[in-house]
Amino acid sequence: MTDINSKETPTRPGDEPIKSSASALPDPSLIDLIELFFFAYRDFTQDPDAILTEFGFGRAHHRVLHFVNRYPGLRVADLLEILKITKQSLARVLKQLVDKGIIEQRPGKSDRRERRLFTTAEGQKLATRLMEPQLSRITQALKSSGIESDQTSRKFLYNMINSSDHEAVLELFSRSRSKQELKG
Amino acid sequence: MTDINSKETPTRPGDEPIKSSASALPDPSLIDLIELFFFAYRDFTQDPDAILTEFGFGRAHHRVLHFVNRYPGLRVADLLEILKITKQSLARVLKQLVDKGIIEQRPGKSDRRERRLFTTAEGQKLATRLMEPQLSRITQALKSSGIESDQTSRKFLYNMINSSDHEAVLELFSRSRSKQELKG
DNA sequence: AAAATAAGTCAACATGACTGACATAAATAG
DNA sequence: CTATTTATGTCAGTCATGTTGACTTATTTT
Repeated sequence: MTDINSKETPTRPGDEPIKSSASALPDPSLIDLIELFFFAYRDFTQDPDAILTEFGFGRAHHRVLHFVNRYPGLRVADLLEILKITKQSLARVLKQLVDKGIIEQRPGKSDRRERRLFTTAEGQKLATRLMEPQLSRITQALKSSGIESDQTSRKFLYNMINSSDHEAVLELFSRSRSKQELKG
Repeated sequence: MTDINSKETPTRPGDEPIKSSASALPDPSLIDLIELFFFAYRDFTQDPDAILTEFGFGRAHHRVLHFVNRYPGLRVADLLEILKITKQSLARVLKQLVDKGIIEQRPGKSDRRERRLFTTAEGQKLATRLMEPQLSRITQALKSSGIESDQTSRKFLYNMINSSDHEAVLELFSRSRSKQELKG
């Protein structure tokens, strides 16, 4: 790959980087990271967006579908926490997904107020199809970025998340591994 | 930090990971990365969003302001390429930024059709303020993610970008280093 | 002089957020 | 067992930000 890491301003060994004394001027290479993050996310969403258009869905539908497919039995309240949007905002896209037979709702077994969410067979198919280009992109990016990239980039992204949400993220991930699918 | 990299399914040395034969089932830890990327971006944008509200601006204004501030003398066409939005969409937010004295336009010196974009003093102040929380977040994330994180995460993000845009990104970054500010 | 380019503008529309208020059913607490 | 809380749904209105399509103006290039 092309080397974008041209921080090779030659330094004598043991030297601290010379800060322009009065500075507080941000490191340009850190600002690059802001922009890289923007560009990466911009392109990351673009392949699924194209597919969604075929189905008359948008990015909001994708997010709901993805999380419901990955974490079957999710409650509406869980989804609101994950997506950090309002109930009214979620309601619209969720209704459309249910109406088109992508997602189905079942009352909670122990608490019948809850609506546990599940993907239908069709929903699983679509979710998988939407995941494909994103997984390819990630796989390719990890391959091109060196062997340590997986662990390191994973940690980096994790640490970019509000630490107040770290616990919730870990809990969520652990849920994807447990095969008890919290059914009904 | 909490270890989210629990890929320690013990393997005998030299072993390939055992794929469930018929599979093509995606690696769960790769799917985690999809979600980490979503969560990270969700939180990454949240601090500036709060500040922008004070000014009656939105995320779209932020993007324009950021790039104009970082790359003074940018043309409208450049901005359209960077943001990948339509001219009409840009026009609205750009007009508001100009009206509020955040950005100013000067006709190009050699081509007077062009409108070169620059931040005003006030614009620079706001751009800096919006950058601050994002830089803190990135700095903290890099620190928490190990010494190799900077180079590696930078490469990872770069490789998440469409390769067709790699050249443009590199060119852009080189522009931020050249002190000839392409004035008017 | 004609064509291409950079930018701006008008109009209509879609998506996905938001706030605020209120409704229903079911679970839990006093 | 009644009262309250909780989980969810819904109506109504608004805003921000994106889209398409058509057209104008100024300027440069051919």
